[in-house]
Amino acid sequence: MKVVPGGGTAMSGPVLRKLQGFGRLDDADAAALAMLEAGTRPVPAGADLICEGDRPEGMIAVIEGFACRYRLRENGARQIMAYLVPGDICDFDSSVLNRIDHAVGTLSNCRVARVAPEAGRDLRSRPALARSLRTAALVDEAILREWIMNLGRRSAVERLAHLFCELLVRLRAVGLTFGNSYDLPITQLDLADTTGMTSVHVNRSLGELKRAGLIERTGRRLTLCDLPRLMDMAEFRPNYLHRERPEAA
Amino acid sequence: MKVVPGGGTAMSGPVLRKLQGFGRLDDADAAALAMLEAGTRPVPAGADLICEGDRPEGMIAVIEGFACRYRLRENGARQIMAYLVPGDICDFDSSVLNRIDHAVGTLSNCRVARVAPEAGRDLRSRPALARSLRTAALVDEAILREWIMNLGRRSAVERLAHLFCELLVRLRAVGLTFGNSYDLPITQLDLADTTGMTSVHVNRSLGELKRAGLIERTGRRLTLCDLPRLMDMAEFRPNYLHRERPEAA
DNA sequence: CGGGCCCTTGATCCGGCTCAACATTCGTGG
DNA sequence: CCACGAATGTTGAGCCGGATCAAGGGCCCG
Repeated sequence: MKVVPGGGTAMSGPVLRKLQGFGRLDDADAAALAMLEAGTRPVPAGADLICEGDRPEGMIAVIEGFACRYRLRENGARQIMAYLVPGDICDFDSSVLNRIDHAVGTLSNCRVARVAPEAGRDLRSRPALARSLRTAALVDEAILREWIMNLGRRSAVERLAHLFCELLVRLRAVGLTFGNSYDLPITQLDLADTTGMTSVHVNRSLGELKRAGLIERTGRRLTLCDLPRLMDMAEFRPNYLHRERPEAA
Repeated sequence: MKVVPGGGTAMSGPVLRKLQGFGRLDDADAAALAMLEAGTRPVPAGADLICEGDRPEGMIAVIEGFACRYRLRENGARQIMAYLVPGDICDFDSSVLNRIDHAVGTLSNCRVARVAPEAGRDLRSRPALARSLRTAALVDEAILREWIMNLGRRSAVERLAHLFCELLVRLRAVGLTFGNSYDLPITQLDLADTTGMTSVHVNRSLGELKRAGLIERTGRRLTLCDLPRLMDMAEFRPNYLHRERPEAA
């Protein structure tokens, strides 16, 4: 098993790792999750995992790569409403709603695990696990609110800066960061559809952040060179992610 | 007990009424909710029900008036991230998160019911009620996503049109509509902070909608004169609200 | 070695912001 | 019931952030 930078083993399970950040899990909990992550399959970039109007069934866990929730307008405009990074679970709650109201697709090549409804119920029958899953869902909701703040009241550069800070914390939680940098395997068009802008303007705003010495991008690797200033300009307050030590590497 | 237009009685409980829309509730469920709505107190407009950083405890149900979730930037800019209309419950889930990451305040004069954590657990111990509450929470999340769509990919007039359509459906569910009109007891500034715009531009955009014969506003009463065209221009698809008959009066 | 996709850059345009003045309504106390 | 002040709504002029349109360059992959 390959050792990855953040410590822990590569396939030791981003889901387990993430959920442990929300509360102690015992070996049986871990085993239950490992089971989940066993039946994993690769999905190429740009594929849909769920289409709008589908019936919900079970959960989908992202093990590797970036996916997103999104919706399209009739004119083709896309708005991304959430990122799903390794460890994130997208829970189409069983029997409660009977039609999905948004699509879920991959942004990069991914490995995902589909969890059947019964398996999901098994996981939730373990109290500690249920509690961590619930916390994770509440954090996802907090992220939605923060994105609303981002779109409504921040400028282009601030939106990007805020997004990059958020991703640093989220990826750190699953050991996918290298100091203040991480792989961001998405295009500028994806960033545009996330931040409600144009890819042209994303490009210019990224340039601005680079020129200010706040970020660097080489290939798909993003480095936050001056995290304090970046956080400051975006008014990034990691409290909404509800992690103990968001700044710890 | 005063009879209100939508049918049902005025204080028969917007919460009950809303939750019934998500699934059948028996008399005992109704009684449990009635209990909740008994201990109600008035709150003036512009007051905070919850401040950022507070410890969560229990739930708050809005019985009358409009409240909202919001956050402020350091420069004073406000972004409203959700409306709480009569029947809506804002659930600070007990023991899961230990700090609230956003504020909740009233937009108009309100009547609210605070629900102690134990009382909340009592409600959730009733399966049908628990299920409806869970559905309501999922719908709230879907609304957050739709607002992201609104802010990211719709123009000023479209945002307003979409918001007005959404409120029509939500208020209709609790019997607070009169045909295609309803009371919207909030200011243009509030609308601006909701839609990520300026109150000046809200004013002009409202004027545009009026001139196009799509809406009318007299006092706090808003009328959607040409609902089909309004829905069309905003690409409003009520499916995300997960109600059976969103268009029924 | 060719064809997409993605990134980059320039020129121009426009939706929505800013600033400012004024009108109206509302709540309040006299 | 009126008078007042404050909050809200309305309107104009000018500006600016980000969109649009368009062209070219790099790079990956077949």
